[in-house]
Amino acid sequence: MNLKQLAQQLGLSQTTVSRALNGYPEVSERTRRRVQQAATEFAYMPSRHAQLLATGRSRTIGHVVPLLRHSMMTPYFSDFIAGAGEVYAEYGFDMLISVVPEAEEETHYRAMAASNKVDGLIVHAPKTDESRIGLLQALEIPFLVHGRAGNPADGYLWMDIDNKRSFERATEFLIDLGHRRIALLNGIEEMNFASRRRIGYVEALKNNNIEIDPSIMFCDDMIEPCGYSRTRQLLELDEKPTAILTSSVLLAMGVLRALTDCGLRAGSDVSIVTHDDQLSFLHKPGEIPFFTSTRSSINKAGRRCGELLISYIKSRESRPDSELWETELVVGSSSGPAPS
Amino acid sequence: MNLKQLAQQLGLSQTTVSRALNGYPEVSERTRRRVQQAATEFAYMPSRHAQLLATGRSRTIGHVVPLLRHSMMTPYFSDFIAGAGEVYAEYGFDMLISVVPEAEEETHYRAMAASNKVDGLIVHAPKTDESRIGLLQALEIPFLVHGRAGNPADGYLWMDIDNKRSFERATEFLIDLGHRRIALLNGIEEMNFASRRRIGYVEALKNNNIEIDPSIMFCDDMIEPCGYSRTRQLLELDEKPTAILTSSVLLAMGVLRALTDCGLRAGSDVSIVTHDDQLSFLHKPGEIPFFTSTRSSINKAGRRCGELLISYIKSRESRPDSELWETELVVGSSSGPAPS
DNA sequence: TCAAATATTCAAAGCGCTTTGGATTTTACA
DNA sequence: TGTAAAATCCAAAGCGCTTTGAATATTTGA
Repeated sequence: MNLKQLAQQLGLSQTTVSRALNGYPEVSERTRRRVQQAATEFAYMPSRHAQLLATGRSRTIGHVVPLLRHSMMTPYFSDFIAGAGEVYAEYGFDMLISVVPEAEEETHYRAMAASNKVDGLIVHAPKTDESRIGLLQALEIPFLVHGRAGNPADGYLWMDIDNKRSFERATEFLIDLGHRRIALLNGIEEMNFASRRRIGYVEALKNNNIEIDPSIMFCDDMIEPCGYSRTRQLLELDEKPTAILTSSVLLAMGVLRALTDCGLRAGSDVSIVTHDDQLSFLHKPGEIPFFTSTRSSINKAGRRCGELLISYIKSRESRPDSELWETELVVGSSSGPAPS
Repeated sequence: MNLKQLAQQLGLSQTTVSRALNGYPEVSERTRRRVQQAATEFAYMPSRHAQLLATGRSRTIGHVVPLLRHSMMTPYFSDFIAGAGEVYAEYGFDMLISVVPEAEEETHYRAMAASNKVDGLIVHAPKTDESRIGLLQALEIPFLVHGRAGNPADGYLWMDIDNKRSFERATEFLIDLGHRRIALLNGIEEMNFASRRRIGYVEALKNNNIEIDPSIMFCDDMIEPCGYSRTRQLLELDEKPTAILTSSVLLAMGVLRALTDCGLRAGSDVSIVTHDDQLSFLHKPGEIPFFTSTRSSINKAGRRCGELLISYIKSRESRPDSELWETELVVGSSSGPAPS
């Protein structure tokens, strides 16, 4: 059933039916009700494409996932998407995801803009030197960056957590517990969040006159096996770390496994502090967390990003303010005083 | 730049330009080249929506993610999506994801069909008694089920792994190692894959005259904390299991953590065998797996589902054959002979 | 050389919706 | 009661593409 048929059924014009359905004021309440009733009765659904052709807006938000990097972002991605998707559903937006080989990314963004498929885009996993931002600005398509590129991060909309402050605090927390040799298992340095975290970590060490030792600072994919192998490597050093700070619970789990393998206990022999995105599959609501962490829900971030972008799209002129979220320091049992 | 403008530029009709671009034979090679050149020069991109309105096909595949269940599927989802998305990109399809509260699922599927937004759908996480299948059949929209509903699974297209056989083998493997008391940490029984796995497990025990003990069989969300708490629970029993079979590496990680906490070693004190979806964030390519597992890549499953559904869509008449994949039994170091 | 066959191109209709500008009906007020 | 204002409703154009049916140009073969 299409508009024309529905209008015929009702003995009204398409105009009136369309207006009734879309809440325009130029239609009497009585007719509106009659139309709405008929619409549900005949299960009328406007063709999305016709609607979009006519209005020029697609009520769709795009997410471009670079293929090469996806293994890095995949576990975070799903929780983020779940959050954003919920918001989209509430506002009647659709979510378009494209998995694109990194080499074709630019072409793809251009095509996205030209083909009119989306009203806005969310940019994932920004690098410090991020070419996508300039491109999207040039294409004049509304977008939001989850994270930020290098400073200054203005001229575009973003939502980020305060990675630097967060890791500074985590490091200070360990220092306060008496740790002096703290290893850092970070994500790929190219990623903006990773470099910000490193800066926070380094700063805390500096402020406490602790030597910065690059041989206990690593950048890897944030997956369990990397946490494991780096920890094994760290435990072979002459000067073993007494604490390990990681950028992801997945890494932390690898660390834990390695410690266990070597007969060490987390929290007493070696402390672990991690950043925790509160991935849904690692948490049970209400459960007391094992890992001491700086935490911030990536699902909530997804929700907020969705909200911000939609509000931006709706009032093209006024871009909402970007947001910087603080993380929460949660003390679990994976950390403790430095062994003497 | 739209078709009309491009045609004007070239001094040709829209018809000819459209045909040249879409590879129709009624256009001379010389013109085609000229058109293509101009198209790239002016970065012409057909409006997707206009195209779809005109053709009635959307070159888009939908994934409906039920909100309540998403926490269950989220980690698997992202790897699946990544695989499917790659295939879609290769074939020029788009991927539409909707996160929908479970209560609105049916409405949403109907809307999907009526609004013409997608050419086909992928159904995730089928239950044993799955109402969505009948609904989609009635709506006459091509779809593919990742997994299966209850027997007989015909009349629709699906792709599944042989869950029953897989868990039968895993159980037999443990029995061959001398284990007699084998716990099962399974997913929610409602999910079809979980009940099939249970059946396989039970059958293997029966065939070896081992008592089935419901008090060591659990159905939970397949997340780390559940693996942990169930294992703690199991270790309090008088008759502790010597082996634990789990439906997910995430559960297995929880098991491992619990064993460690209790000073037990996996592989010697208690054996762990798990099903392994080869989630990208738990594996490093080339690495020797720690967990003994029945494994099958969910990313590859995503790829294959994408391929099957697209080929189905392209030739509406002939539905491709459904596929049942065997899993691979990979022996790691988390399993060993039963302690005597 | 000319008609028939073939190769190329085009004008126009249509996909299903929104929206403009105008027509018609109802209401309000003198 | 009559008229201006407000409330309803409608016909038709247009969004950018594909595709039908027809027109024109080029080849072919006798």
